[in-house]
Amino acid sequence: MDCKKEDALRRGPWLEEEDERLVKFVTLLGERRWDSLARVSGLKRSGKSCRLRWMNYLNPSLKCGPMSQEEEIIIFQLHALWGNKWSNIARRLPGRTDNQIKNYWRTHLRKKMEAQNYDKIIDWRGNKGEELLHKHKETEIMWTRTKTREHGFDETVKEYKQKNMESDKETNGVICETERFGVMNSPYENRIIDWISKSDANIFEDHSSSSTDNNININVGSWWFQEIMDFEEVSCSLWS
DNA sequence: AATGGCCCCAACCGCCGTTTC
DNA sequence: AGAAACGGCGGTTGGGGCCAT
Repeated sequence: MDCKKEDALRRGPWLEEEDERLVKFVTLLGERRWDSLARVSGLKRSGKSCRLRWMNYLNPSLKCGPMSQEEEIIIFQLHALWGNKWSNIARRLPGRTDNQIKNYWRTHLRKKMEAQNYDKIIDWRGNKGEELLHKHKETEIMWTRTKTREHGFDETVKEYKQKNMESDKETNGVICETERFGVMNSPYENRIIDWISKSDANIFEDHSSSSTDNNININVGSWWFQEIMDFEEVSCSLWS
């Protein structure tokens, strides 16, 4: 009698040797085609299960240890804006997974939120909010610096534009809702939204016409950035 | 020491959008 | 163009560990 393939698949907690094998094959084949990877590796696991194990546990870029107070506040703030968009929130917390954040919210923050005065925690007029804004700014600068070095200016601009417009336009829509409940909008979001509305579809376009290697003109809607040596300065201009 | 209740989190499930053939 | 495969996401579950009694 033929058995269904699924019957042969293992479920439940992963063994150490399974982890080792998975790490080996992900290193070899990359983080994609999980079904093929599962087959080729000989692991009696579904591709989905392999992906999940890697993404949520084995990936070396994951951050271990408890959530910091700063991370906690970011989760509070972003959850207020986006709701249960765990993957979106996770993107703003390097090294943390959507699953981690989801679990953390359910076990820690939800109770806290119910117990405490929520508005006080996410009020960006407080010092903590300003501190976090600076942290976020630093993260953005590091990102643009690395990307520019690795992929060049054009690719970085394209990616930056997409990255921020997608998540923050979405944020823009939710803010109207949250404001009704007295939730403060962060200076960061205000600035991004303002920036997007001014720039619309023209962000970073037209820089080639009169640019040189070290001197490029960048059109952001009605604004022009001149003599910009490094892309990070464009990013900086958002915050200053 | 035994046990029951609670908490935490890894893993699973089902759905849906995207990509590939 | 359409079907199948794949990947991502949010919700849920179950088992292990901790703690109070």
